[in-house]
Amino acid sequence: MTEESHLTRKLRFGAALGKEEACRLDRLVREAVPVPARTDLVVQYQATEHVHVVKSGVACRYKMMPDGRRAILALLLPGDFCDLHVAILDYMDHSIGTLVDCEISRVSRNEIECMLTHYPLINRACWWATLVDEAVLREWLVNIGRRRTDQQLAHLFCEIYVRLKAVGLAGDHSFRMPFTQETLGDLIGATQVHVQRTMAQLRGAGLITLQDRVIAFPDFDALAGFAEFEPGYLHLGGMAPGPDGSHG
Amino acid sequence: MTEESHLTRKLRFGAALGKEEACRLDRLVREAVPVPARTDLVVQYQATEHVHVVKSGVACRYKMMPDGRRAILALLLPGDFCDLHVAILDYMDHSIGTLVDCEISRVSRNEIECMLTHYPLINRACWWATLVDEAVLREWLVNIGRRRTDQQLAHLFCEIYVRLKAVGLAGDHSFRMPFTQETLGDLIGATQVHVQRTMAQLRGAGLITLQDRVIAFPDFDALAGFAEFEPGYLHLGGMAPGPDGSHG
DNA sequence: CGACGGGTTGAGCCAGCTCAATGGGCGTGG
DNA sequence: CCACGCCCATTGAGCTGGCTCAACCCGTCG
Repeated sequence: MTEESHLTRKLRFGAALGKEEACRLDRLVREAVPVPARTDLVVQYQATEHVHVVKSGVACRYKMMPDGRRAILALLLPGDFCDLHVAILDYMDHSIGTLVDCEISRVSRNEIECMLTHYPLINRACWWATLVDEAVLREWLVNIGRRRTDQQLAHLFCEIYVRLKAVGLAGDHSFRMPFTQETLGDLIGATQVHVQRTMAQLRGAGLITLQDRVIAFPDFDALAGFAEFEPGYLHLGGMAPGPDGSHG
Repeated sequence: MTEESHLTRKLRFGAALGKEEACRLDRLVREAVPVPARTDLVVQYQATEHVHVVKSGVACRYKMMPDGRRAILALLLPGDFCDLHVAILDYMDHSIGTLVDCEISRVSRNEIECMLTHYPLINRACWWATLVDEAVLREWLVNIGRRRTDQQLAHLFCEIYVRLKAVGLAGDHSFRMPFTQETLGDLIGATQVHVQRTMAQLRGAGLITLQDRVIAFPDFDALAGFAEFEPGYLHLGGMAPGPDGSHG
């Protein structure tokens, strides 16, 4: 028997899945088609027949600005649903595309519906995943809107690391980060030139190193502290500090 | 019989509610307690006993930054749930507070659970509402991260107008906007001083007028065009243009 | 070996910030 | 009725993070 799918590993954080549920989920992503980098899976305003799951690689939600800039609104890592619940909204309000070469599982909406009604725990886990997506969006809104570029990048790296770690795809203090500087810019809303300078600064400060597309950090806590990264919003278990904050 | 609640009016966009469902929802918000401005309803990382619904006034989701700045992550207008599905996430990853004097309905989690299991249409409508919240978050991410301050403010006003209109609380080309410039700053991530200058500029350009806390605009389309506002993301019906956008 | 897709570096500019002071409406107390 | 204080809006002056434009470099691949 092969190892558990990234999808199942992720959804385990959202509900106490049994052997049967895990099997059902693993089966969902057994088959996957290769999709080259920079390919759209779903185009804004189009209704979709299928539900997509990332099996390997990285995809993203994005919107194009009138002036041609691309705003990346979410990263879709292995084990992430791309468009699970759009049926409720009638149409997508954004597009989804691959950032690097991917393997994508396409599942018919029927099969999903069937699974969600027959397995309440899977249903719950899927809604959990949707709510976590929303929580991530809130933290991105903070990140993009309130932090300096160097912090934004550091925060992004912390998040990717923790998320990859949760599905077993990160190294000890490192992970593969196959994005171009331009993509990083689209992620945080900065220009490629400024990303370059800021990355150089982070490297100079000893917070990260970069070699062969692998990003590593000697001291995760230092990086997290610098980025004001608090993983509670990822809801991956055991990460919530005590109550805090208020109007003041 | 009194008029339909804002809650019901909003959720009608998410599912074809019948008379029975509407009654059930209206009953949910029959009772409400007054809550003064700048009061926390829910504090980050705390588990909550009750579900909150805004009956009148305006509340917000927010997070405090380490340096004391407040990042407002969502506006909660009359008819909006504040914390409907947190039970699935165990704890809140942000706080919720009133921006102005409000009336808030507090409903026990039990009653909500009961309603959601007995009325599938209400259940669907509630999930529709959370998915719309997520869509709004994505658009805010674009707004905060990619647009100039003048566009950000204009976009915010367009959104508030359309959302208030949907629940019957906006005027013809105007709505009550009881926020201070500092609150506007916390909404878009700008300083109060810069909000002031930008508002003056919008007024100077004839895009908006402001009198007695009422914001008005002679030409909504002009304002929307200036802000690049496209209401499709609000999923309030009949607002989606044809398919568009792709990787270049 | 030339083209191309990235990364690196330099120079000048501007939107939005900080600091700071002023003004006006309004409630409260004398 | 006035004086005071408070909250909020307004205005000015200088600073800077991040942008634009423009080279140049380097590894890879046909």
